[in-house]
Amino acid sequence: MSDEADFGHSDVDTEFGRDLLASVREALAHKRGEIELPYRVYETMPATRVKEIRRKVAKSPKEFERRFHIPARTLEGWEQGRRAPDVAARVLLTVIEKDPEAVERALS
Amino acid sequence: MSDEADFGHSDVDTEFGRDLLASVREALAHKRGEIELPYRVYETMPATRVKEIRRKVAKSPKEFERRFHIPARTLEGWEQGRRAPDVAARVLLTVIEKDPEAVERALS
DNA sequence: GAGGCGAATACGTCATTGACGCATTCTACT
DNA sequence: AGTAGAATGCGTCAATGACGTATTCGCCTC
Repeated sequence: MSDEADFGHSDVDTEFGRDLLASVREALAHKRGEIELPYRVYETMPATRVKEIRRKVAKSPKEFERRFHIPARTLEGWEQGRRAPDVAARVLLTVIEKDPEAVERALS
Repeated sequence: MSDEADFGHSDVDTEFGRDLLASVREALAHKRGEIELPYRVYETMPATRVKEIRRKVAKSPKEFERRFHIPARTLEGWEQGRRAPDVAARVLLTVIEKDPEAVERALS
């Protein structure tokens, strides 16, 4: 493999880098039999994905906060790639995307 | 009020202490008009509540992990009061309690 | 009853995140 | 143009997420 991607120097500390590392860890864990993966939300979620989901259900972070109780500032951190949502947040975002009404109903 | 509870010394750093502080902060914020609370999940969630919810939908933390993708170790931290679930986690737990199937559906 | 096995509980640890303050920019709307 | 509300960006720090490891707790089977 001589035509592999050029990773530059400290690219591990980038979104792509984290995704890559996460994938490797996951693959190794799986190989070790530590994980019985049926399907999981353990991958990291890119900032673009977060914004995509938010836009799907709310015009602005503020509106999103009103509907789903997630602080707008926190959401913004995710959307801007400053922070990466943790597992619980990723699961919640997934649920919100696929069935926003169910979430609102639970919070009403 | 001479018969108030005996708080001991550093009780602020206890579950009760945190609940209390959270309530006070919330009350002040509300008074200041910073919050338009329709209903929120901003309160902290007691360990007992987490365990209650988990039991409602899963026999064990492990099973809960399989169904909802929340690491059993993390859940245990919440159930044992070592850690307090953050807002996103609290919202998710709330949704799981009221409509576990919707969550599973979204994760399938 | 002894031994074994998966799960639960408990404790220590550390990189990361959650959430805030503050400053700046970008929208509408009047 | 001027103002108000929202979004973006950046720095900060207490607190969490998640793991390793050790101990205890059923539950089953020999």
